[in-house]
Amino acid sequence: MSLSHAILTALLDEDLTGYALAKQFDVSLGFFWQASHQQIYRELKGLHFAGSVNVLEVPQHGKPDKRIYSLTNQGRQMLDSWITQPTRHRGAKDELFIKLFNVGSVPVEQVTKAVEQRQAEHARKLELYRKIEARNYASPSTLPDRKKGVYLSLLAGIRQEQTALAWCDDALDLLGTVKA
Amino acid sequence: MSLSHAILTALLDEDLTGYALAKQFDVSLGFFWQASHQQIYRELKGLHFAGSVNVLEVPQHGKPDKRIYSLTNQGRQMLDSWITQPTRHRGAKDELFIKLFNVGSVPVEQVTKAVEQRQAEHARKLELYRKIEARNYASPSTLPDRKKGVYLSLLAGIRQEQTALAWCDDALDLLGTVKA
DNA sequence: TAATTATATGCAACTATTTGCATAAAGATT
DNA sequence: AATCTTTATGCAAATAGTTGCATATAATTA
Repeated sequence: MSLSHAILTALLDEDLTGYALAKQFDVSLGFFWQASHQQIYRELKGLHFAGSVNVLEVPQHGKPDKRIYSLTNQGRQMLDSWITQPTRHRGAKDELFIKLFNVGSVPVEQVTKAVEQRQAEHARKLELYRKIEARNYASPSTLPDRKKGVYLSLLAGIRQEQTALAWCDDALDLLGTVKA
Repeated sequence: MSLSHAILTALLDEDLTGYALAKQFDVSLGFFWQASHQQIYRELKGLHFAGSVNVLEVPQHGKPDKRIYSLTNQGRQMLDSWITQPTRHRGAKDELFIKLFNVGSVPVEQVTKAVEQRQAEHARKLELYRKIEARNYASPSTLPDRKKGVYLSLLAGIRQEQTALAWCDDALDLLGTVKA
């Protein structure tokens, strides 16, 4: 049920359409909880039905009417009580490690290639996070309270990518010692 | 479709029952891909139907008959070709960060508590990984090829937990500066 | 001796997520 | 002038994952 909470959270600061929410989920919040536009539209319908969000319909010509969603008091309360619930931690699911478990049984070059691809991904992400950091969080000591959590999330992202990158180096070294 | 590959991977070294597989998924492989016994039984049925595994039925009295699964050549080939496919990376989904995005809008103590709980989880996991490391991977330089991938996975786990623990410390510091 | 844990399998229902399709026009690029 | 991207919504089907239940015995712990 967490997608709904992620959506409500995104609506804390501004009213948004499903489309705009989907874009938010491609950055920022989406670094930690990604969702497709289909999921979001469906969930918004449910949240509206449950009274957690309001809709403002804005007629447009040509395009479908815009539906701008905003938090209701009930929606805020939902967030409040969700925060107190135990945070459940879905065990990580990462195919790369399953592939690593195959080393010694399948051609090692393929696994090496997979690690290299992952390395490139981590590098790309780290660069992106760094840019966001430089642009919005240059002086973390003077952040308003409302931004501190977002900053901490970004910080977690940065460190995770750094750790992962360093691991990739070591992994490639060790994989280099495996006989083909 | 990755659960099937994870199961095939677990069957590389030894033939296992669904029950034993489920236990494997609670440790080792399960650190990177967890699955419930219901999922595993369902998937094994499918893999058998597809000819990727063989079954040896061992009658028992009292308990249901044991069904010991083993890899077929076809199953091995499935792994081989899966390894060459691009590794898809499900974006991480972690509620904790959604909660962090709420800082400044909900009582901060609740978020702090969530971080503390996560910290304890990371500490517990790190300790467990360390134990496994000490027991099985004391001298990584002399590992046989077949163990190198598993070791690298463990290493990734250890570093991830370390990074996460250090982040928890910093997060708790910064959350301490947020007005209730 | 009673209760719990471990062994061993599985169905059914529900929830969540992904993938493919569909529509429709404005604006940007080639 | 034709193509591509962005805006904006959504359905339907398939796949994946969770939760609750059900059975039945042996071994261990309190």
